[in-house]
Amino acid sequence: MTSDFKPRSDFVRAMVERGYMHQCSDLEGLDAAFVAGPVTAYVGYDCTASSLHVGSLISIMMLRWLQKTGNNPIPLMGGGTTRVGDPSGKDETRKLLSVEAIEANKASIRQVFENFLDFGGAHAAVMPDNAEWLTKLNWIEMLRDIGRHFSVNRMLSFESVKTRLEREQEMSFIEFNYMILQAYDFVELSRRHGCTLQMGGSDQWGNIVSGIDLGRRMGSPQLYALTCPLLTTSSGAKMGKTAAGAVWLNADLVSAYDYWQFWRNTEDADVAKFLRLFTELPLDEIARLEKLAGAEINEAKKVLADEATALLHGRDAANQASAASKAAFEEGRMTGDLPSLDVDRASLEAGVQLAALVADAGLASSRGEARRLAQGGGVRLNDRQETDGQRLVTLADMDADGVIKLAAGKKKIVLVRAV
RNA sequence: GGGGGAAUGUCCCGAGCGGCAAAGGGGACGGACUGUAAAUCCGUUGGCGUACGCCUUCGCAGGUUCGAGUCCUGCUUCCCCCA
Repeated sequence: MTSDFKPRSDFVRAMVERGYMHQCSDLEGLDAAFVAGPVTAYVGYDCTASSLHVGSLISIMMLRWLQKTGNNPIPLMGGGTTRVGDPSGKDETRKLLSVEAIEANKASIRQVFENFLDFGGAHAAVMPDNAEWLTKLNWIEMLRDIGRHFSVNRMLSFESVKTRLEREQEMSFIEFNYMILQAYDFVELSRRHGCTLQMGGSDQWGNIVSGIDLGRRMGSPQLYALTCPLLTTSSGAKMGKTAAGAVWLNADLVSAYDYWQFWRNTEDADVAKFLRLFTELPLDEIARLEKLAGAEINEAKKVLADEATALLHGRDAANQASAASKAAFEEGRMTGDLPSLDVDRASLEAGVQLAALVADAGLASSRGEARRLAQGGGVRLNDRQETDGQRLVTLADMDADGVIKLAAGKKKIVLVRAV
C-alpha cells in the first residue's frame, strides 16, 4: 500500500483515486490481475431486510465500477447465513426468517442491484445465494475439510471478536462461525465463478483475509481482498440514519424525493468525498465543485443529490425530486411530488387534532411526541408555526388547491389531502 | 466445582436511603443563528387522554410490604478470582 503506487488498471485506479480504497491485501498483485484480464469479484450482502440502505452503497458502487471497467461483479446474497438467524444483540428473541421471507427479501434487494448493475451482456452480473452451498454442508466433512484450517487463537485475535469480548457482549457460537462460513463462501465462489476478489467494508477485513487464507490452503488460485472505508459523516455519525429512520434504497421505502433530500443535506465537509464515492462525475468536474466555498457549496450539494438520485432512481425521478425541492425550499411552492397523506374528508369536516395529523403523517412517532414537537415550535401548519397540538385542523385550513401543508422542522413536509 | 460482582428508560453509557416515569451524559429530534451545512446556545427525548388523571417500564419468575428498580427466594446471562 505505497502511496506513490500508480495503478495501471482502470478499476484499481478508480478505486484509489475516488477514495474507495481502504485496505488491500496486495494492491500491485491485484492491479496486475486486472491488467491481465477480466476479474470476477464479489461483495456479500445480508438479506435480513427487504432492502439495503445507504450503508451498503459504497460497495454497490464498487461493483458498478468493476463492471463498468470490464469485469464481472457478483453481489452475493447471504441467504444461507440469514437462515441461521443473526444472533447479535442481547436478548431480543432472535427472529428466524422463514425461507419464503428470505426469498422475498432477495427479490426486493435484486431490484436495487438492477439499477446499478447489468445482469445481461458480456460482463453480466450474477447474484448467487450462499444457501446454495452452505445448506448442503455436512458437519463432519465441514470440520475435516474446512474447520481444521482455522485457528481459534487467531480468530480470537480479530478486531471484531476482540471488541465484542471487551465490551462484554455476548457472542454466540453461530456468530463466531460466520467468519468461517464467509471464508468458505469465497473459496466456493472462486470454484464456481472464478471469483478472485472479495470486497467489502473495512469491518469485513478479517473475514475476507480468512477467506484468502482458506483458499490458499484449499488450493484455490490467488485470492485478493479490497476493503472500503466505513461510511461515516465528518461529524462522526454513522451514516444512513435520518429522522424517518434508515435511508433505504428501495423506492417503496424511501422515495426519490426523500433520497434526494438526504444527499442535499450532506455536511459541507463531506461533499467532495461523497461526490467521488456516490457519483460518476469525472474527477476534474468534482475538483471544480470542491472549490466552491461558503453558500455556493450548496450548488455542489444539489449536483450530488441529482447524480446520486439518478443512479438509484433514474434521471427523471432525480429531476422531479430536484424540482420539487427547489419549489418547496427556494420558492415556497408545493408540488405533487412531496410526500402526502390522504385523510378522510368526513373526519376533516369534523376536525382532526393537529397532533394526530402530524403523527399519522409520519412526522412524529406518537401523538404525544407530536404535541411536544408543537410545543417546542417544531410544527408548521400552512407555514405558520402552531404550538397547540390540540388545535383542530379542518377543511377551512385547506388552500385553494385543496391541500393542507404540514411541516415538522424545516425540512420535512407532508401534504394532507382530503379524500 | 468453590467464592465475589453485574444486568436500569427497547439507541448507547450510566446514577439510583422502600414512595420513581426514575439523576446525569452521549446520540437523536425541535427552536434560535445560518446557506436545507458545521459550530454555538436553548428546549424535548415511555404510551393514552382536553384536564385533576390512567396505563406500561429497571434480566426472568415468584414472595414480603399500604407501596419494590431498591428487600427475600429461585432462574437466566455476563464478568472477575480460586481450583
